[in-house]
Amino acid sequence: MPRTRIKDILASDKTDYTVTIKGWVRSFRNNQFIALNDGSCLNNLQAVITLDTDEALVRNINPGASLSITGTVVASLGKGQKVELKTESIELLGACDPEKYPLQLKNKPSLEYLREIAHLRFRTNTFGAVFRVRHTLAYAIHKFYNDRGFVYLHTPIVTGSDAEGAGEMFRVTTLPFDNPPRNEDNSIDYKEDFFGKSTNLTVSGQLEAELGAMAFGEVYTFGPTFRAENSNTARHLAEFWMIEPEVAFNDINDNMDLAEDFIRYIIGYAMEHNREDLDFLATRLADEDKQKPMNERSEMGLVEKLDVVLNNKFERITYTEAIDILLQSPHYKKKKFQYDVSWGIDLQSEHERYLVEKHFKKPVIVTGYPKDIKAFYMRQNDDGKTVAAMDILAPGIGEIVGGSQREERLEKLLQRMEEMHIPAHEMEWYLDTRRFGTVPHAGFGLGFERIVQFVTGMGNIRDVIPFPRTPKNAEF
RNA sequence: UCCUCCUUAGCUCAGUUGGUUAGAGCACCUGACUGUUAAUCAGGGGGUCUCUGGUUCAAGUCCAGAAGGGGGAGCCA
Repeated sequence: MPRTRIKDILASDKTDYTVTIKGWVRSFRNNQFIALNDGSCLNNLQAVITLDTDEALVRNINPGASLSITGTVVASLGKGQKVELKTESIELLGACDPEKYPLQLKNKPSLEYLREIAHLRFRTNTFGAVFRVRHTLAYAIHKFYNDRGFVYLHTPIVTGSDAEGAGEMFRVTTLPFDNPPRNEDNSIDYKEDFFGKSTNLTVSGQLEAELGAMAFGEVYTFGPTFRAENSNTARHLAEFWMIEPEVAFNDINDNMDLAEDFIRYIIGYAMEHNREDLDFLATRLADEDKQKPMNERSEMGLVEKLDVVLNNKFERITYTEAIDILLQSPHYKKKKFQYDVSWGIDLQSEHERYLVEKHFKKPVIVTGYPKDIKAFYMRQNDDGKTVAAMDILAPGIGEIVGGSQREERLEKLLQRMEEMHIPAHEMEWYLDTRRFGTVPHAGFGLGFERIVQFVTGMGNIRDVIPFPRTPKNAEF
């Protein structure tokens, strides 16, 4: 008999039909009631076993054991669930030693501990919900761009370009590290390496995506990205996933509209398709909040926060306005900022948090940053001081999107590369887009795990990726 | 990488000015229990106090170093 997913059984009021369910035992109460979960949804289906069930089998019905149960779906005799399964036959698929199994329903393992047992943490309510939401967001991303005619472009993971300037890179090589071939000046001879040159893992697909945009009009990338920064924070990973749309003929305002529509769409999609999981995560977060002192508690619940994002335009301000707001703030006047504020500084975390969490209380898009604190490819504004950059700052997360209108004018781009010591001769393939039919264009990068954090309310980015890679940690 | 806090039973934690045999709740084991909902009740077992070195008559407790983790910062998405 084919397997029926528990989600489908629970979603329907239908009764008096026979099904086979397969899953893992969450709890076994009163030698009679099995709570079975198959991962299709948050909730378990209660299977009621009969008195004549084989004793040896009953002894093996422990949390974590896998079972195949065939029976009749009936209206529940007990309270707490609409339907339950009246068991006709049970097959033990895989036993689970209760003495060694770390997940017992009554235990409350910490998120940090669960991270160490990544092979089992999917079986918890919290991580089940997080990773179902993560999947939905990933699907919604593809759907959003597909529906708008974007081409999904696979940019390389191994890259020979080391001028992207987005951070420290992981080296990719097959050379023996203890005795690599050397040039006469003792430098390493990469001509002997696998690719015949020095190669790294990508830190961004943007430059390659720009090439695609110059032919398809609109493209996006969605793939793994690697940064070898020694960052030990709740919002950095060494391996993370990034979405980078790039659109020909778009200016910075089109870019902001796209980013805002995009974020709103995928959040709305998750709200529509994972409401049960999000409600659970909201409750989890509210419970966690109760442990905190009053002044550290969040002002609104998770679902409420997502509703605010869905129903309100993001605040759009220029960098210059942001600096003014900070300078005028009571916070600044009371000298509560650790870092001083003046035009030209890079906004510090505390400044971004103030703008987003205290002043506007919703996502904020900041544009027009000083050119000296931004990347070489960003389009120079007419004032000669700023570039058409945009960062989207989200409450609790910080920077969730970084993007810009790109400098499409070859002369201006070359001049900026020279000022910033970017070797133009290594990037002719990129500069050619500005030589052969250049057009205004714009794009941005959205950190996938950061949006998953925002939607699920998880405080640590390591808890929204199945197998986190961070400095000193590459388990599994 | 910097600042700061932490590491004690399978899990979550307590452990006083250094002092005899290191505790609790849950989990686990044994038994009871056929309408439970984190099931409940009775009984039982379980420890390299993260590691290395030091001070001391005596170290879970004090000192130094290492590893791992939390919170904050920098870098960024």
